[in-house]
Amino acid sequence: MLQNRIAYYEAPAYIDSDSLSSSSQYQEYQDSPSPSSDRGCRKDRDSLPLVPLSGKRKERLFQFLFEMLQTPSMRSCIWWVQSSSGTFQFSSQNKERLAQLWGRRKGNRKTMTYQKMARALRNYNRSGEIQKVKRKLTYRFDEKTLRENK
DNA sequence: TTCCGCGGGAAAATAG
DNA sequence: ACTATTTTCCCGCGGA
Repeated sequence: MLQNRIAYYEAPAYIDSDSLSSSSQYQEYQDSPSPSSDRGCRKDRDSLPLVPLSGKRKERLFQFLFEMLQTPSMRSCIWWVQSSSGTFQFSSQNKERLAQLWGRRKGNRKTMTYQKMARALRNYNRSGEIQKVKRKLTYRFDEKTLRENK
């Protein structure tokens, strides 16, 4: 069994849209944009009660990542490799910045690091929201998760 | 050999 | 009190 283990990053990149993050001036992120009302983007997902969830939970990691992927100023940290398939990648250089942002959003006691965030990402292997793909720092949203959030 | 990204067990922390 | 979801810590593996 387990023969279809993910082959490690070796295959050539097939960067779909962006990957050309030349030395563009990258903003340092400006705290929470708009608390209420608008989120900056109008990609609000319709809340469908697919699961018996009473009330609203706190934002989940995969949702935060999805949001960051829609944020232009975050392009130096995370970007779509192939948005149509939900494949995205973290910047080796700025992944810690993104992680710290996540940590602050959650209000964690300690600083979030990529290593810890990646551990949480690995937990998604079990629940299925996000899967790891063979490429370095690259993951992919489950199609279901992708549809429900875009 | 070191560095980096990765996998996952285990237990603590939190929100609801 | 209980569950879901991380968060934190730690150790090992393997490729460049």
